Amino acid sequence: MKPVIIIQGPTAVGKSSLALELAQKFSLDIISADSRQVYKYMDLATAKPSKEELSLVKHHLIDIITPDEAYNAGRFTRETTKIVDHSEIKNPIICGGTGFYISAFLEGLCHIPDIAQEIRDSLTQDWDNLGNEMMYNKLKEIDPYISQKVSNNDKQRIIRALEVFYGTQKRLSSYWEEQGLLHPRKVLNILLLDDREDIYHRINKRYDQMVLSGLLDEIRNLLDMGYKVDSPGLTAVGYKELLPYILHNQNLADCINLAKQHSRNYAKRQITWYKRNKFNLVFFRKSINYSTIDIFLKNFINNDGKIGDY
RNA sequence: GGCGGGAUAGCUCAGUUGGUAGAGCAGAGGCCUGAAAAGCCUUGUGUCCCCAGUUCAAGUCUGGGUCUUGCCA
Repeated sequence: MKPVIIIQGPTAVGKSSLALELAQKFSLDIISADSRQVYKYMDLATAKPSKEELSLVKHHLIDIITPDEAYNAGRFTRETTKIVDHSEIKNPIICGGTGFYISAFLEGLCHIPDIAQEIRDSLTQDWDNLGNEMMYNKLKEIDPYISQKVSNNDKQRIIRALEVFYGTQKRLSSYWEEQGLLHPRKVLNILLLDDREDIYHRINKRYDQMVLSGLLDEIRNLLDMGYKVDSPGLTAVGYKELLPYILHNQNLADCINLAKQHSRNYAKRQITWYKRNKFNLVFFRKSINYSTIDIFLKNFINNDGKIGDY
């Protein structure tokens, strides 16, 4: 198990540029842990690194699928494991804001076979027709343990538990029980934070900049290429909010404000998520100590992942 | 100028036949085992525009005023 450097943090905190700098200095690859940067043709509002930046350092898991394709934590885990353990370049930097993906990679997911999309589609239909109570009661019968852990209104998790059962004839909870311990991987897990107001401010400013840089044309282009408004890619924050303007001529300023608001909500959820995780280094953006990071990184790389005394 | 809507939580609005108010969104906090930029949970004391009146009791009725908005001139 190869040691791995990880950089996490809420959106617009400056993860990518830190990763780029370190990757260049120590000649490392970067693996993007971002559920939206995987999509081709979606560059601006996913805050994807620029062409120039991408040419400076080898990036993985960016531009790997089209916007009509779904991506998920299982795929990320498989693909990242493959890259990390087979890459010739040692100790890649995993950098991104999708904390669930990184946790899944580090802690492992239970081994559930892929479930046919039709099962989920039909359960989603049932949900819309029968209502949440009926579906929740179904789950209570099938998998009481999961039903206790899930709100009776949590459409996604109820459907997931049901689709696992209908697709594999086995309860989701029994997959959970089977889940073995993963060999712990050595990590240098870095969290980059900032004051809430500063993050919010940067999100707002950055989105205005994205719009000025041609975000509307990027979205129009996606539609011209035939991607539907409900394509997995287009449900991304920053895209879905502008659709009403492009398609139905709704007020642009309102759409922009909503996009900013949703980005702020997202950042808040990320910050909450990080509270559950353990990190080796936590930095505030404004007081980031590059020499400390350098020392940690150098030691981490030279000692094959052992974080000793400094 | 005439006629008619509005005026209630930061914002958009509900408030049944009068019994001192409640949703969504925002904000805040939290959850998260293959949709995670997703999904979900918790959290609402506010001169109910102002003044006077009717009433045991008015956001709710009456009169006057202020502001706002639509239509007609």
